[in-house]
Amino acid sequence: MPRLTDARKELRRTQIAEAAVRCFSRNGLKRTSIADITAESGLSAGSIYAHYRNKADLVQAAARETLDKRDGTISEYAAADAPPSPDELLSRLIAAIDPAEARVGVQTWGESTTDPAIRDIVADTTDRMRAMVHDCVTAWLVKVEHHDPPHAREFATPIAHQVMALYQAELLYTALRTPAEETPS
Amino acid sequence: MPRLTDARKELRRTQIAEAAVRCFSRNGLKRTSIADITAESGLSAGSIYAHYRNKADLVQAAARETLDKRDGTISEYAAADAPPSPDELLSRLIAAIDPAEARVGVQTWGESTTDPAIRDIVADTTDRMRAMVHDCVTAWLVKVEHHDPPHAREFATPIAHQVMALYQAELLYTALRTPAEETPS
DNA sequence: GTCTATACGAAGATAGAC
DNA sequence: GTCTATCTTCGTATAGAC
Repeated sequence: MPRLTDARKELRRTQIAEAAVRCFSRNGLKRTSIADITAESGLSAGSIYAHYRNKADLVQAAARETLDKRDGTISEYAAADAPPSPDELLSRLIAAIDPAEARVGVQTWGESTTDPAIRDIVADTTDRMRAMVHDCVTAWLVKVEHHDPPHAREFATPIAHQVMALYQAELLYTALRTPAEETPS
Repeated sequence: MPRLTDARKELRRTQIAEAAVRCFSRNGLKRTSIADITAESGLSAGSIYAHYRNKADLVQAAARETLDKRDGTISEYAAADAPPSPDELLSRLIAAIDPAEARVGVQTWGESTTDPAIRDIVADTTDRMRAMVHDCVTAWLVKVEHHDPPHAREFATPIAHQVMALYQAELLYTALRTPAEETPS
């Protein structure tokens, strides 16, 4: 197993994907051409197609990267001795929003309405994040509010739903509020 | 003033826009070609360009049509003797969601991140709808809960914000839940 | 105003050298 | 693996007849 080689390959892939995310953030999923990504990444078209089958494949990678980025922190909150309240959790989630990622995230929502592969990615990442929020709210109910665990899990469900909705709305408003930079055409 | 002629012109415009919305709902904003819209509308490319300057113009018309459709009913609620509670209002808004329009709406959000004209349309329609929700919640506070009007308007603001967020989240979930029909390619 | 036919440009993807 | 150069397809928009 050439593990080191695989690692280098993966590094290039993320390098390309990150350049793509920057382009998408400025110009959108469809208006971004391969030429834009070559300019942003410093690589060539041939090189990009050596790492991604086609543009759709690259868009999927960018979507995963953008949508997954939020996941790390929430699980830490749930494990804390004094988990944050739902209001506090929401505040922290909103504070962590990056405008560029918000734009790509909302673009991804739009794409998910017609592209099944993107749809699955959005559904998966949304479900995973909701589960984490649910865990965090449950932990707060148990550890701070002293509910008993079985009741807490049930009680947490509509609260997690609300937190997610308010977070996603804020994502949309951030994307609307902070326009992309002018295209340097 | 050829008022009748103008009315016919406007009729054709909406005929074209409605065909466009159906195409967008299936295939998305960018993957829909003018040829698709000619097929759906029964008109020709030349005819379409006689009514819309270009595709972007047509997309804007479709966005307005889709996003405005929700507006009519809410103002009636606010004027009622017993305005609906926020929960009831939200239920009615959600019940009125049409999956096809939800998809185009979410696509419009995505487009708004990079297209200033679409951004303005989304921002305007969102603000208008939020204002109507705010009026409705205020009316409920005054007429049903017997708050005094000045206090009610202020108290209604965060509630309206929540109703909007939950509604928009439901719009997104509807778009995710109901995939577009297969493209009959 | 509506049609058919087409010009023009753009972008995805590949070939082949290094 | 990476590059340059190019092929090919597709879609917007227009021209010109009716």
